[in-house]
Amino acid sequence: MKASKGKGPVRKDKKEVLKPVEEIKVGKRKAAIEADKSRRKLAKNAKLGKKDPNKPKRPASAFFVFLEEFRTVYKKEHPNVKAVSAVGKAGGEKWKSMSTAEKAPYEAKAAKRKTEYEKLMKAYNNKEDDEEDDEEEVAERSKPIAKIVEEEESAEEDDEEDDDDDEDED
DNA sequence: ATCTTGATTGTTTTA
DNA sequence: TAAAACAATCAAGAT
Repeated sequence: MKASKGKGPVRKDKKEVLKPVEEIKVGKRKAAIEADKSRRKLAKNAKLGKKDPNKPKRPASAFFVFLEEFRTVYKKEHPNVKAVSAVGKAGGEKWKSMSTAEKAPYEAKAAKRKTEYEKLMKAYNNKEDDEEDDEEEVAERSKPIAKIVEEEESAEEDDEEDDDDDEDED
């Protein structure tokens, strides 16, 4: 897969000879790569029937709101415990030992989040309705994801990938 | 390098 | 209405 291109005499003078303009170019390349990764991921998620990033997540229940605070406390008293399951167990145990009065503030906050969630969902649904009218998008969605990825990869070649590849990882 | 797992309760969503 | 999915968390194992 790795097309070894200019591996001739020139090898490492890129960094020293880098001019400001080329730096910008490199930056663009890296940015483009990241953007492509994002697109690929989105395509993959779409293929898996995954969720849109715009879709609001379900509101945290009172127990989860409580957990948010409980986790920090638990981590302080148990700095060495790294398992999420431990916090879950301890949290659940304590939650059941709490009276309704003690849970009240968490439930209040949970109720507030729920309201916000409903609001977000409304906006989300409305936006979806708007986009639904676009025939192009409908066609785009019905077309196989693999094809979309293919197209994006082609575009990638068009914009860059004309010099050597030395995208340092570590 | 990215993705899944695990453990809990409450709410949302689905069949 | 009952059952299933999923909300946060994050280290660690799996792929």
